[in-house]
Amino acid sequence: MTVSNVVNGHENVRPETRARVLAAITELGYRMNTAARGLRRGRSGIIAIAVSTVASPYEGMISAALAEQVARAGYDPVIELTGHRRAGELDAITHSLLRDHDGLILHSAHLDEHDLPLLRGRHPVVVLSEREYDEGFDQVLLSNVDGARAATTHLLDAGCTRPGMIGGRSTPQGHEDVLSVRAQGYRRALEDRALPLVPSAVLPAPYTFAGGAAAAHELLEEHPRTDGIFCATDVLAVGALRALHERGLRVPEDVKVIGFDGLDLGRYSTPSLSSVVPDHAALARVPVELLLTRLRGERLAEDHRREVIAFRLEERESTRR
Amino acid sequence: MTVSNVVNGHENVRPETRARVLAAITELGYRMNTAARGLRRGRSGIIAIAVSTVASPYEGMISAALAEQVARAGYDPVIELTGHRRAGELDAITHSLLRDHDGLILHSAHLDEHDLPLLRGRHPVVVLSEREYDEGFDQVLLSNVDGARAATTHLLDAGCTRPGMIGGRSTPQGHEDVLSVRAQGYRRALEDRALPLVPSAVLPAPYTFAGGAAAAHELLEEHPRTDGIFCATDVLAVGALRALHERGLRVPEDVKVIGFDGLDLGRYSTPSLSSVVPDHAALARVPVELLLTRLRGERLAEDHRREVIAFRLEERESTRR
DNA sequence: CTGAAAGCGCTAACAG
DNA sequence: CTGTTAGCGCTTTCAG
Repeated sequence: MTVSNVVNGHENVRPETRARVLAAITELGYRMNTAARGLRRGRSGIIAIAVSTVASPYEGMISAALAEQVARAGYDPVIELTGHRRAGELDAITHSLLRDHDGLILHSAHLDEHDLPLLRGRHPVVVLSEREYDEGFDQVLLSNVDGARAATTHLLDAGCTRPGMIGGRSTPQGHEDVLSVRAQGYRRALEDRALPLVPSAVLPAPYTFAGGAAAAHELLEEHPRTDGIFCATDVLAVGALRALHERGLRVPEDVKVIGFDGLDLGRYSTPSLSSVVPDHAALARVPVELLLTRLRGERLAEDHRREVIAFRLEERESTRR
Repeated sequence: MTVSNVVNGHENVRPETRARVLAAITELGYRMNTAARGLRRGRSGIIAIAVSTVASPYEGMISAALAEQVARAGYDPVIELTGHRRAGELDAITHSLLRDHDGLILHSAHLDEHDLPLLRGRHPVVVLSEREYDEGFDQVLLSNVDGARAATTHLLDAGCTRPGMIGGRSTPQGHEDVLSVRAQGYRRALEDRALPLVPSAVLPAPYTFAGGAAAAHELLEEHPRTDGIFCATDVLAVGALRALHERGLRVPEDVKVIGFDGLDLGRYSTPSLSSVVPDHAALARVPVELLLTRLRGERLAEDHRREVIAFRLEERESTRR
């Protein structure tokens, strides 16, 4: 018991006793068993951050920023990857994300609606999502439609008359994901100006440099007179820049390009990349705050919040007139 | 007990009983308490991957690749960030990385020698490091010196006569880190050709795009006749490409640039980036294999392995003659 | 200020 | 095939 008091820095331990305990700890190589502590206390002090992968620049950046905020709040962050998770019913109960964290921040770029209930454990969950879910979760949303619309409008304002889109997709109502939500914004911008939507100028693409390059080649092949490209992510946009360079097209003179995410990378590409930049600081701070108010029991179980993160459009070389 | 048998998929449960248990689990919303299981079993099934950050492309890629290998081996991977960790003695014992994982893979780019013993818990540790440590750990090493030497030699072979280096540093013997180890390879390459080493042409830099750009500007300011740059990482190199572009210098005609890490990004920059590419697959596979043989008790406690990962030099546009 | 008792939820071993 | 017993290492409570 006294050892416990020492290790946890409690009062009421005579300095001499404390010293003796610490000496023994060092000598014996004692290490706290956190499973036992967690079992007894009923909480682990861990907040999990679940994200599809950390190999993509955007996901990596967000994960790191969230982890920093979690640490700042006095919790231990761990990152779990949802990428290649099998989704058996029982598996979701026994394994999966439901370990003993005190809370979970789930970045669910591609998660299906009916998977979400499986993620409810005993602990609070905040979903960082691309679209609105009906389920009872605290939610932090990006202004995807507005951001994509602003990006496309920016292309039109810069003089583009036939902008295409890379990384878009049309999906049935109720199944929106990043791709389709951003494509929606692209469509709205065209509607605003009463421009015709050319479905074949909206290309889906895997979210990689290679995917962006391939889609840009395809777009220019199909629509040689394309003079602007809205890319659903900055990674896609960098791939597109490369493809345009390979085709001997100049950016921004021949084709203007704009991305989404505000990656640092876009500031250092050649040409530098215009982008819709979400408020990264808020994106890390807000989910953690929502979780904390819940962990502190400051909100009723049924009081679910929905916060929207602001963005700004940063114009760089790739869309200069 | 029967519930336990069902949840763990053990034999010897009548199908009907199993069904009843599963129904109850669903109805009651039962979730396994993994802390209790871990306490009882003495193992958690978790392997931790500790890395400085996941916001950098290289670290993010490696973490994701390691996590995939861990999952493939039947363990649950979690990623912990060592970035801004305070290093109090007791803190390292009670908090820190010493939670209840069954094993730890530590990517220690910048870790100090005498910190390592603190990381020893009850579980095996594999250190993925930039230099050799004396301590008794299994170790996976990159061929940093050889790789940097090959990169610099490649610049010389391409016709450079005054190559500088970005992201290098000289440090006292016994305190080598990535920066100094790669700088060592750069020096060796110059020695091989009996070229003079110009200390002021080796610039340290924070490992960011901005750091690479700033260092490149500084290098060209100090040494305007620089005709080649070896960058300690691809991220630095991309920053340098940007700086050279801003200065109106052409790559590779005026200045040739080569990086290190083999990031996907380097294939899509303009110009594409030559790089020393470590065998990424091996880099993810070997540490997990080392950990597994230990977890399976196939090696004696004192039998520490040291594996070296191969690299190859990929020539792309940034160093074409 | 220090320590004894009890129990967190689970499963290995064993009994029925 | 199902259920009972005991104990993993810790901390909350309460006595000394």
